Amino acid sequence: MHDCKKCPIKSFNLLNNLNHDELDEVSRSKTVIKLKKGEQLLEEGRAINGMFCISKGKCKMTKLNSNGKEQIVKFTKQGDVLGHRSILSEEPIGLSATALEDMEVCLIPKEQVLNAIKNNNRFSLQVMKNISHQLSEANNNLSNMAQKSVRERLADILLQLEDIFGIDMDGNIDVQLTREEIANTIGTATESAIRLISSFKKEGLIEIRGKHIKILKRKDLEHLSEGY
Amino acid sequence: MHDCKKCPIKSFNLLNNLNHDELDEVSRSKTVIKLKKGEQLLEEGRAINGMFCISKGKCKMTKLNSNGKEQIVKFTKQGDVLGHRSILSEEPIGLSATALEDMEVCLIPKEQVLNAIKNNNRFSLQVMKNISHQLSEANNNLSNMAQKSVRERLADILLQLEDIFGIDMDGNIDVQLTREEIANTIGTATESAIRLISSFKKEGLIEIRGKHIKILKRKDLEHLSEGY
DNA sequence: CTAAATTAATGATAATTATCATTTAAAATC
DNA sequence: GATTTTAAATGATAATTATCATTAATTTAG
Repeated sequence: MHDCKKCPIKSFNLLNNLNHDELDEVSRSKTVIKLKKGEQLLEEGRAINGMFCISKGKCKMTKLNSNGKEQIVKFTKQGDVLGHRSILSEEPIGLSATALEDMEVCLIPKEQVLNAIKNNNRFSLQVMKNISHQLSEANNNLSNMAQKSVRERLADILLQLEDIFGIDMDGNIDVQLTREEIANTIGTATESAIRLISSFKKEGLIEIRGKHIKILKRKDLEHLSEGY
Repeated sequence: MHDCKKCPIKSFNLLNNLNHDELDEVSRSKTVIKLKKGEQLLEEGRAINGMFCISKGKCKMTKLNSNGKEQIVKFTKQGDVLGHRSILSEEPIGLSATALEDMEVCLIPKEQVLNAIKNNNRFSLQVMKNISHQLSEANNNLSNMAQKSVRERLADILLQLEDIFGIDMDGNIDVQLTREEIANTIGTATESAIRLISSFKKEGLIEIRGKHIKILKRKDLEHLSEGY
């Protein structure tokens, strides 16, 4: 069993605000879960018995629409926590979570989290801050989705993906998505996404090798995403 | 100066969880603000020095897009609180708030709110619940915006508006929006919104008298909003 | 009450995006 | 390494949505 006090991940997130004893408690009670690429960690609508902390890997958070299409609402990665919203609002989880690559995740039991929220003010404030920030991001995304064209949204999501996942040694955005997943993020048909990606490539904005995408002209993409 | 302990509004919201002394404190420190229809209560990007509690009136929460268009992100009304998210995340407010009719709003100073969060566990949990719920709603809206056609989104928003504001004596949705505001909610051009509203009317789904809209066939609208 | 201003409605047309069919390429499986 | 499966690309076409211009109706202000 890993000792949470020594976990390098915690310094990046919420759990950083737990004290020595609380971390010990979490260490004792947590479960480590391993997932292979494509496996599902959470399923929309299910109840949840704890908070998840991603120690390794990347993840897409999705929602199934009434027409059966998958909408990617958010991407998460190492250091992010999942499920605290649901614990707090006592609602079932709103989003499914599927591994985009092999993952390692710690499950911290609900009681532990709620205790910490009750007893540790700093932690509790940090949780609020976290959710508040997510809310503000969600509103931004909503507005972009509503007002921008598909082309603008594609430019926007490529920039966002680079911001979230960074770049690998070759300068590519450090996450590999299918064209369908990109389409499901910006809310368009797969074919439309493919055509637009090709057109970005022709215009020299990006470089493509299979699923590897490299942003060449960031400024231009930024302008494009704002409708210039 | 009104006594918050006697305010009928508080029973509907967060403030219900404050105790006697805390409410006294809030009563003493709060400011009452009156707004005429069309006046702005909050402006996106500004810092904020308190939490607002709506005691009367309706409000649209908007975001200015990079192309200068207004996106309506949310509607609020009597009993809703605004600005707590911003206080918590220590970010400027993300949305502007504009009165849709004459309003009365109480401003509770930031320190009061933060104190209550620190000292009153029930209140603090309720705040988290509230924001969590808003986050889950925002994700739903994002998904709808991304995946639904404009026609489906119009059906959806009419249903939502009835849910939020209820109906008046004549059975009309109890809020009056311009066609432009409806368009700015579903993310489409004003002309498109007008055409679709007319077409809903022709199909007998709704009844229209100026800005008064009455839902005639709720079930049909529900199906429509889900793409049938 | 009337003039001015704003909002709503409608037509014509262009642009964007979706859908269906087919081909090509890449990845996974045996 | 060949075969099957899945993903990507492309063409043709239809459907949806936006834009621009104009007129009608409603609201606001004097």
